[in-house]
Amino acid sequence: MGHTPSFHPLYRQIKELLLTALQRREWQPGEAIPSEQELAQRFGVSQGTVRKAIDELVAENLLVRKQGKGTFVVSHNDPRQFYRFLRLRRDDGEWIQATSVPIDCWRAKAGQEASKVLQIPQGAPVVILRRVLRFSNKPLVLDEIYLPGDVFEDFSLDALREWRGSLYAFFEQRFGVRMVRAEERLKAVAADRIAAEALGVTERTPLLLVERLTYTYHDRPVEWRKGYYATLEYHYFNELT
Amino acid sequence: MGHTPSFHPLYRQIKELLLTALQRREWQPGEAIPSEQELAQRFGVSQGTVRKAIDELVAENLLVRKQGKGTFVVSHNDPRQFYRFLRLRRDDGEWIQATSVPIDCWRAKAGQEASKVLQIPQGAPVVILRRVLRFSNKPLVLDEIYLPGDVFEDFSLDALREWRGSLYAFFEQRFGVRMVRAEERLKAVAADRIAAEALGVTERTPLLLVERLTYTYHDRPVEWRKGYYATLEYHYFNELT
DNA sequence: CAGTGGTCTAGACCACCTC
DNA sequence: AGGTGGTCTAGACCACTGA
Repeated sequence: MGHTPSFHPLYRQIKELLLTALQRREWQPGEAIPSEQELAQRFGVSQGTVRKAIDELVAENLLVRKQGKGTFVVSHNDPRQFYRFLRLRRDDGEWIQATSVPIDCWRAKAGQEASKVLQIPQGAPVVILRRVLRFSNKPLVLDEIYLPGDVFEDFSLDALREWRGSLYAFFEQRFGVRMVRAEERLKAVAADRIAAEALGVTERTPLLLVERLTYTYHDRPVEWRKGYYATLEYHYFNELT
Repeated sequence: MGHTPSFHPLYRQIKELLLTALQRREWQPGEAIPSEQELAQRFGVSQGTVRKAIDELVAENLLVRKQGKGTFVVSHNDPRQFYRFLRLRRDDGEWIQATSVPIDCWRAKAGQEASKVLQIPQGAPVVILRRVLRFSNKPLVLDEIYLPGDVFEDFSLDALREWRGSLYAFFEQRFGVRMVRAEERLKAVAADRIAAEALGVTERTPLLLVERLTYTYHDRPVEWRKGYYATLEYHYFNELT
């Protein structure tokens, strides 16, 4: 009868152990985790099995291997990871450093849509943050960001203004929340007055609307944002496999 | 001294052998390749080494494993692969089958841009194809597709009109060209008269412009297309990892 | 049942980094 | 020199498929 075989290979159980250890921050972002040999001993399995578990975590961008040095917890504070999820590129392919400029921030209660996507009760506290991303000093992205209030308690615009680096690096450092993966939904829309002003374009200019839902460990959604991208000399880059 | 160590592990050499075998169509799309044991014997390596080579080809979507049955060459003619590279989804998440409707097709000489992206000489023959994608009978995507003329010789609109299935399935079946990966560049633009008419929207409606460069084996570009997507009730879906 | 991919082990050795 | 990840092997056994 249609029962689920529920066969769980050993390396997946090891992976789950590593995942929960990461989740409770047994090793800090940027730090090395124990060596494969050491983990194999700790869990009572062979090194090859630990290796296969780590393989999957590396494929999911939670860990990075460095030959001869060790395996490290990925951190958004690593300069190479600063804008890891930002797919905006110049049309000529040149790389431009982005700068985040906070605009305003307030607290509110979750409406129907926010409560649904963030999987929190309606009326639960949310933090709403608006900011602009500048590329070579041109404002190109206007973001409106919704955060669950209980995870981001006493979020302060002042602390953010002093921050050098990406927003996710800030979240990781200050709130211990590591963004692990995200889903984006893109549409073309006409700029309203607010977006037009923030981005220095005329009203009704076509903008790329990028709706992003970001997850931390174990598929828990912890950020929802709407981004309005001005794509005159820039584009959103994507690879399909 | 900055010399390249150029250490090539055995399994990568095996992978390369498999790749060239795939490229010269030693095994047809949809067919099984020899078993891991058999390949190990043929190449004189252990099964684990063959396995690791296949692992990478599976990760690149060139092969699929089916436990107990074998390892198969991925085919765009597999119904589950029909619109593998199409990221358009309904806003409510429901799955809608797309239908391709060819409009017109003509031959031309490669201009500066086409020659650059397709890596062919300027003036080399290209086939230009325009078609519309319909979702539940609504035209939602207008595609203008550039193909290198030497690869797609005697491309005929008549044969395409009779075809049931995706364009890439057609290319694979008729021309032996398998699309392996693609890069997309997205912008928001205003609909011109032609796009507006084809998609049944008013002129200057914001559209998603999706420029796609598609590659076959060994990173050889074989298709360039510009797609205009009407994203009123639909969106382009993307996962970031 | 035989044949396939999938897992797990133990051990040897290689490439790379740091001291 | 010693530690780390990376490769390769050989063999045993498990899970799944289809005749």
